[in-house]
Amino acid sequence: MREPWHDELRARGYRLTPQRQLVLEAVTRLGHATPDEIAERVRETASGVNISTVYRTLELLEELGLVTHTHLGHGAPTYHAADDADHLHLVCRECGGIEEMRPEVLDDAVRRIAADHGFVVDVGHFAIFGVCAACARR
Amino acid sequence: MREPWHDELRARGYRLTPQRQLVLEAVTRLGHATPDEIAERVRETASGVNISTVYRTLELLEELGLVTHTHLGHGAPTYHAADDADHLHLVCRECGGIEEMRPEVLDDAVRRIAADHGFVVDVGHFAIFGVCAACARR
DNA sequence: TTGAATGCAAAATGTTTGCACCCGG
DNA sequence: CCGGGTGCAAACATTTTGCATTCAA
Repeated sequence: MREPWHDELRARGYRLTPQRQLVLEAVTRLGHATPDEIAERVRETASGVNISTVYRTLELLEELGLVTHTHLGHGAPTYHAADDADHLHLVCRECGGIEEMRPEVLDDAVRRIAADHGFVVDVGHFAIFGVCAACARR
Repeated sequence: MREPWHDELRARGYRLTPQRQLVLEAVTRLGHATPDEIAERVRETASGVNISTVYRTLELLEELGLVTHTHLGHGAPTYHAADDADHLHLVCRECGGIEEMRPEVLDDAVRRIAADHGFVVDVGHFAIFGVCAACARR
């Protein structure tokens, strides 16, 4: 079970704990998961893990670049493994559903925003709101 | 002070109250305002107005199409007058600053998303995360 | 007059923090 | 052993809800 991020952790003076391994595993397996959902999943294996530990761990994993989060509308943010993050989210305002999409559609817009405003867009942190095909039909 | 939305309100069986007028005025004047900021502004004129009334009123005004809201990152959502909504938000993750931008840059992407996914993008509800020019220089 | 709207307080939700104890290195 | 990490409880922030009272029509 020796993985590269274990060394990265220690190199920064952090410790490797079961909680941290479980949270990362949960984020990876679940995709689009809220802190609460992640906690629930972790507790299937280790029932005592506290929600505040999940929050603290997610913050740490994000600092290490292992996970990212996105605000997909109203409620809690959702977390991804970083290597799964390269996609856009289409959030339907009618049904709340989420579709994923390849980010290339925005390449041109991103380039122009950089040129016009000097603003460097982070496509991974992206939520696009609107109405999905199914709801639009109604 | 007879405005078109007054009749629209009554036509739907709602009532015109000072609170509703004040909240709409506050949203229009402030732009990018959270419910809390809107409440504070309203209270400059009418000190007794409760925060829950502000929430309920914002929901109503949104239903009427008079205001829209956007999630600009972590905290509370921000509200706009609908006729002021046609712009994008560039949200800097470093300094938290918000720039506005004309939405045409995305026209092409919006067209392609509709074509490929049948998803109708609502450009007004848009927040683009990244790093602003000033922070990128550091 | 009458029911929609408000104010208030309490609950629900999501997140953060202080602190004593625990355990990875 | 030592200091970082965890669990727990309490504080916070934001939003929603139940209910008695008020007021627009």
